[in-house]
Amino acid sequence: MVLAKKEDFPEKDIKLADWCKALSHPARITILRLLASKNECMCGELVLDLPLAQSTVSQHLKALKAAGLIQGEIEGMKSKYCMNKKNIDKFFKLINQFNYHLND
Amino acid sequence: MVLAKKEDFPEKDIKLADWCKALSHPARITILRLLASKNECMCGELVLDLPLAQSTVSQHLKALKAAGLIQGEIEGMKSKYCMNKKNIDKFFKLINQFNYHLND
DNA sequence: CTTGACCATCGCAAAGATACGATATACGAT
DNA sequence: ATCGTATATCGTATCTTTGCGATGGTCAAG
Repeated sequence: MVLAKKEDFPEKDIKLADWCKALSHPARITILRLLASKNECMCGELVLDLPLAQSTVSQHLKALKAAGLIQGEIEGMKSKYCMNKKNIDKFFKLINQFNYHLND
Repeated sequence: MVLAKKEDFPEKDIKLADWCKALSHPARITILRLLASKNECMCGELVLDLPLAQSTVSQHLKALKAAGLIQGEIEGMKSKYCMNKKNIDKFFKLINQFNYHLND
């Protein structure tokens, strides 16, 4: 079976790779920046600040949410998104631990 | 033109996204760990330590090299790979700067 | 109850990533 | 010169990502 190989690696490395993948597109990095600067944000605002169609932005939001880096709640007609600080912290902790490993 | 959209983002975010993409597969994370632990390493050793075919490992090495995270030199019949510490440092500096941004 | 605004999801197309075996290259040893 | 070892690259199959427009659902306002 092709592509089952990722699972043959340590859990921790898979998790780190997953988070890195979530950040592997400039749109998603920009989205995180925007969410940070506005604290929380509706999808429509993000669309205005990105050179992408609404459906595409929605997809990127879904990816970030699946990775656990952001949270979204539907509030009335609008959807509010915000950072998932707990997981973002975990990510940076993990990546700095990785850095430490590389230099030891 | 589909997929020209990445270029519509700030240079710095594109660079960060590229480096994250280089780390978005557990095999490549493992390769960096191995290179760090052995300081420098021939391709064959890496193949022994990874659950992947030789050609696949070679491809992952190529990706890491293209991203500038490792260096490789052909020494006689063998290829020696090592970390590109300068760029790895740049990466961690950039990502921690990003973290700082998110929390400010 | 219709309309408009907002958003997620579907369906599609193009491109990229991942994996492997087979092949080509380069060199040391015989 | 031939052989064996070490690697890179090619060709190919499959899966994933990225992007868009179109569609559908949900609520507020009229």
